[in-house]
Amino acid sequence: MKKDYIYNVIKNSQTSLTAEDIYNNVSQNIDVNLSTVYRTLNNLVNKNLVNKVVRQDKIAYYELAQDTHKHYLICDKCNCAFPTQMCTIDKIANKIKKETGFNITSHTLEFHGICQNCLKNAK
Amino acid sequence: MKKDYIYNVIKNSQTSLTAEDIYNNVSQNIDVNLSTVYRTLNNLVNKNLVNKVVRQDKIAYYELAQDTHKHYLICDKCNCAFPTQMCTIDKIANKIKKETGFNITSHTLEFHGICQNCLKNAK
DNA sequence: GTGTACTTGCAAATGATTTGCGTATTTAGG
DNA sequence: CCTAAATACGCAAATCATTTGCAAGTACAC
Repeated sequence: MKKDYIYNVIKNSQTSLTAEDIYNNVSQNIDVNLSTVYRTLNNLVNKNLVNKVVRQDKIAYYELAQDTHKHYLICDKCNCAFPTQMCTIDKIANKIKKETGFNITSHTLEFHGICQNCLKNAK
Repeated sequence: MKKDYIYNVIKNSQTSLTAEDIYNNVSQNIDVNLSTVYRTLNNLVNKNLVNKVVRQDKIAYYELAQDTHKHYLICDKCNCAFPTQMCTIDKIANKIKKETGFNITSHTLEFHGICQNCLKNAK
């Protein structure tokens, strides 16, 4: 099934991918329709095999759910994204939980700025 | 100008608003077109008078730029949003800056879960 | 084998947001 | 006050990522 191809692309990727990234990648090997990619992606997300995160650019990015919890440094110039694992949000989340009673189950964190490459090139 | 009406709605709001929220609110008093709202909103964002944040629901939310730095607790059931000012991200950001050289200029943080009301009603 | 349940492709629909374009309205300079 | 250049608007059509309806294809159960 095409589902497996799609899942593998995500599994073998170092970064999070857009539906289009995945479509392009899978298309190199097999015929597949974009809507199939979207449908499959939604299935995988529902089964908690894949995480979906909507970024400020309004595009959804997908990555393996069992990956170590990651957040991205997104360059506003070249739009590249570096993952970082520094995340002390859980502490904050716990504090908020206790103080407000809001039952936090997940969070998204996105850093924006300019990456080293773009900083260099700007000179 | 309608710009002022739009700006005031944002200014007088306790929470961040969508373009549609703003449109509905302004429409109660004066005639205005949705595209005018969007255009004005973009102007205000460019002038740094208003901040725009795209949430996981893929909708842009707007709030006064000079507001104290806020993040929202978003209920996945009723979609309500409570602001919280607990934010120690700047420390993390500085650490990342030093260790990676990525020049972070801003960040977005969004907590998801179930609010107290929905927790109650679920019982 | 026959049915029932997924899986797919294709084309059309969505929904938030943007844009082109022609018309008002504001603002600056004389 | 008066005209020109700059903005602000309204309206309709366009975008673009994503979803959906529908009909055909494929898989697996009994």
